Amino acid sequence: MHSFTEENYLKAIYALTQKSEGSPDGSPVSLSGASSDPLPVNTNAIAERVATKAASVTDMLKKLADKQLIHYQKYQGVTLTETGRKAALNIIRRHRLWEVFLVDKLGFGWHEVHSLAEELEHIRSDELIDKLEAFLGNPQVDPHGDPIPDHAGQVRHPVSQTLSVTEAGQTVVVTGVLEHSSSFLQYLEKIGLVLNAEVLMRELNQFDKSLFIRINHQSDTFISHEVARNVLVSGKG
Amino acid sequence: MHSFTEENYLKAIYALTQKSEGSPDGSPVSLSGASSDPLPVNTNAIAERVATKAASVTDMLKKLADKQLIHYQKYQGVTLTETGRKAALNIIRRHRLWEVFLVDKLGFGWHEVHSLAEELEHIRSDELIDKLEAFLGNPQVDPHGDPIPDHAGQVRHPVSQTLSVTEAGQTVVVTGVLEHSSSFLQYLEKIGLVLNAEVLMRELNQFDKSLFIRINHQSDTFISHEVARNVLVSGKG
DNA sequence: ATATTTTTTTAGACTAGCCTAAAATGAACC
DNA sequence: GGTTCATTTTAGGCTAGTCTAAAAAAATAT
Repeated sequence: MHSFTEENYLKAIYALTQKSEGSPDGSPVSLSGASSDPLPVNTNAIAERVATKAASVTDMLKKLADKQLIHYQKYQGVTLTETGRKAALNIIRRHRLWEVFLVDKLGFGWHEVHSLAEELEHIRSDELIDKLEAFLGNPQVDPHGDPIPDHAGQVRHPVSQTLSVTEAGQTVVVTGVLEHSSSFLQYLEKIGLVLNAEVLMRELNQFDKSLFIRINHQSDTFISHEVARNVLVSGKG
Repeated sequence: MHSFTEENYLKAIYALTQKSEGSPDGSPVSLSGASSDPLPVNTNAIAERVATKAASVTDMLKKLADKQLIHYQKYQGVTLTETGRKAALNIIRRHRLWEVFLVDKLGFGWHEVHSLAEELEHIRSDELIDKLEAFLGNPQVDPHGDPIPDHAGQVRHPVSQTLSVTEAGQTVVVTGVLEHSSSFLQYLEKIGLVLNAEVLMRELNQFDKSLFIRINHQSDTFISHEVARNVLVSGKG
């Protein structure tokens, strides 16, 4: 099959493809994958994501194109073929299931699991992953609220919006985050803005768009617009 | 730290060192690691174990010697340094804990887990392994009865003997196996000669040393000497 | 429309780990 | 002690993936 390194490139290309979609203002979207042909991904963007140089990326792109995993024409960027997309989603499936394992079973914090899952995800055994999935109780999302693709590469993107576009008086539930950095996740945990937390939007400051919210009927908290636009929520119930 | 490949060499050298110890006839031994300087391991033996050529082994031995993981002098074979031995035991610790996970939690058979554990063992995170160990309930042995080294590289080799040297009338408990091939393990499982099974030695055939045993007070079974000398047991209670 | 800047690709070189073929060493036998 | 044989090491070369520097193409600005 594909090497460790090839898998990382596929994952990077997939992630960059996704990034170029979605609504810029945070309003409700169901990224159901039904979106038409994605924009081609740049060599430099891939280089940054896999922490290497553009020249190395070009080499790998040729290799992936030979293997029919990407559509590639010199200087024109790349998109995944259907085979490549399935492969990428399979890696993401493995990654997210391991994250659930690390958090739910081993007791890691949601900010600690990314890099471990990046290693675990490269163990290619469908039997292992299927058994792991069953053992975890067939979870639908990972600890950050990101959906877990199924066998066939189907992803159920839950409909959600960012906390920043919620209106005063509304009550919503945290369903995910857009930013995955460790420091951000640790901050959210500290203020209790974790997955499934209930948020009552009390006040929206017109000037800087900062928010005054009540979390789980208890703690009144100020959060910045920057934070709010990286937290995904959906209507209660 | 050490690469994936280096780890496999260390593991191979450790295993070959162990193999050259132990009693040849199957009588009780507590391989408590207290044995003096082990015999040096040959280049060819390592080559066979890591499925490569002797020339490649020589290359790697130089590298491991540079890193102070082995004692190496040209044409004289190698032994592990204390650092190397600790590293090897740490890999084995990871391997065996993952095996317990695969069997106890995911429901794999004891004959299926070796190769998956060979991949999982290379994820180097003490925190991961310690949490996994706790999650598994601090097991002392893996699904084949092999002891799990602790943090510090201590291995508690349980005192045991092979089933082939048990005397008629004795009742013993299966504590492990010496042969780990998938077909052997599947055979043992089929006849119920699994870990912790209670075995009453009924008759020992003088001619071919085959045995007639009763397993768990139920099934009377014939097994060959070849099988018996690969099953480890200890006195009941 | 041309010049400049940015992006991407090519060219050539490096490392880890592997290989084959040949040379060196050690062991075994007379 | 010398010859033969097996084992081990050296020498030189291969691939995957990386790098730097330079060339080529595309995008941008004038």
